[in-house]
Amino acid sequence: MGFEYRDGVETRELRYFVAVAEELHFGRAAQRLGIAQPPLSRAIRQLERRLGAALLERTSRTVTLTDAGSVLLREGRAALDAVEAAERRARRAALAATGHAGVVLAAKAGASSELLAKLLDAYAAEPDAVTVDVLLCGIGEQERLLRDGRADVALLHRPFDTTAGFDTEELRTDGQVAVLPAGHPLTGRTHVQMAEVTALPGLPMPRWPGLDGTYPDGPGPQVREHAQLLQLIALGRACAILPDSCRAQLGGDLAAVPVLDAPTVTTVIAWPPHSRSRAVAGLVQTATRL
Amino acid sequence: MGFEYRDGVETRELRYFVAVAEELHFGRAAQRLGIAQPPLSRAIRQLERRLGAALLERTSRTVTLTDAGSVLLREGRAALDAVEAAERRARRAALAATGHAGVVLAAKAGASSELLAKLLDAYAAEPDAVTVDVLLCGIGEQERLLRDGRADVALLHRPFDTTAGFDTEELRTDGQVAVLPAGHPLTGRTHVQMAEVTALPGLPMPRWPGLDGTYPDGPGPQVREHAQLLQLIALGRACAILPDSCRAQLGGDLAAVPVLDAPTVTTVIAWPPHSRSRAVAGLVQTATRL
DNA sequence: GGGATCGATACCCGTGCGGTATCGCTGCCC
DNA sequence: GGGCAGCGATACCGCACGGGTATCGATCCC
Repeated sequence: MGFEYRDGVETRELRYFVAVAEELHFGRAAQRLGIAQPPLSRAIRQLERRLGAALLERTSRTVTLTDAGSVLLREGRAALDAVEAAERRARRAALAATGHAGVVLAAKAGASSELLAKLLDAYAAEPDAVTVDVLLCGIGEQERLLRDGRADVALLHRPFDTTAGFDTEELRTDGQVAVLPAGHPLTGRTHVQMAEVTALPGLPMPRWPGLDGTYPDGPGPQVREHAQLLQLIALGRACAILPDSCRAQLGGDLAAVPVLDAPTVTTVIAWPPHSRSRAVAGLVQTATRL
Repeated sequence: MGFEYRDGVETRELRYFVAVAEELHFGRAAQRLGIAQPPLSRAIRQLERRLGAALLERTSRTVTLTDAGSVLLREGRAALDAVEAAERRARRAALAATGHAGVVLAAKAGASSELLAKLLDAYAAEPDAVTVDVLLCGIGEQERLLRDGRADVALLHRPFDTTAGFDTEELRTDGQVAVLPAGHPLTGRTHVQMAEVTALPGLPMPRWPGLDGTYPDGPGPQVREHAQLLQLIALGRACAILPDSCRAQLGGDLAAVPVLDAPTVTTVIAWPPHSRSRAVAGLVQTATRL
């Protein structure tokens, strides 16, 4: 009795655990996984026995994570991403061998668009350039895309995006400007302070969705896209503080005023630390030479 | 016919593939895995079908990796390390909850010993210090230990160790010195150049084992440990270029002369990028204050 | 050309995953 | 407070799949 199973955890078990840990509900997790609830209960219990650690505290009404469970949730997600990345990158390497080479570059939709355009142009002019598929994504999604192999390289914006775990090169740093409806009183100023913008009556800062897709509480309108935000500002329903480089996208109905005490924004190009891809290396080199 | 299995790769399949890819021999790989050869062949074939990619080129006499196979070997190892790390860190988090907290610090055996001693002393004096288990390991092993969760934090030496994928803080930088037998002609000099040391007649530079445990070809003696190297130098069979801080360990039979054009060595403390451990944070903070 | 080596194939068996039915506990509501 | 609803655990079953043995077929070597 009391055996120690000495072979490792299977990804299936990790997927099951992550589902339960996210839902905190065996029934919903089972539904999400497309299996029935009893096998799920069994699998989790087996995982706990194998680890020799309680992962979930269950009463018959509620499920909560133990400390070990929280750790396994975080680390397990990373591990699953790594497995997915291995799978996807192997598939793409096979495609590349049959002639269809290419890189996937992830960038926030609506950000750094002229920098991105310049980069793509410059890289396309390189002698050994390959196809670059651009993957426009939401706020903060780039890291996930890099980690699970859906992208090979990404444009990130410090300090908003975290570059932890990636290799990076800085491309440019921008000050930030307040974007306001044309004709707003502040428009005449040569510069403003953060405090003047964040507390404008009737022009709240918008709320962006978190990584889980939900919005924080607060007064501002909920926005999901860059264009949507600009339209809201033009309508006089919001204002925002954005990197200086966004000026190129502002129409006549919007005005920008530099914010002196806003943190500067650094655009970096990032890639997974052990990337051996010649195409990624070329893209990075081109980017640093812009 | 021609089904697409849309659920992910299992770690068992990855372990099997890595074994075959490393051995390039189904029989030996099966033996290493403790299973028979036919199920292994089947598993690999199934993995290839699932990925839709050839991973191995087999004739009945030889097995070689395809491009996709090389990618999957590299990425698969990383993924397996991540899964192992998740497993180990969850186990240790469970232990921590039952009172036995602690951090594992990895350091090269024989390197930075006084820095390490100072760090351990200083950290032990902190109010919320926990037990620090020191894991002395071979050259370049620290990265693996951090990646698969056997260590929580490590001391690395740039540019010899790669810090890719970790968060780091620099602790100190040293020049390098040539370590020679006492009485050697160069001993009288106040400084030397790289070229003068690397080509000394009868005193070749030693060869260190690579990550796979094999030695590169060359004239120098094979060494595996720091102490072994110093003894060889004292015997007049080798010389070496080492960080300045090694002087503390040199006995009277060895002499050190600064090498002006050698790259400086930076000692850094490194930890996995998403570590949420209070103990690691404390250790890092203590280290940076030394 | 015969033997040795090695991967693939054929076939069988047992484990274990996933399913359905049901129990037992808990909180809730009239 | 008793009945009910919700949820996780347990019991049991069937089958798919992982692993084993035996054997084939190809290739290299002497």
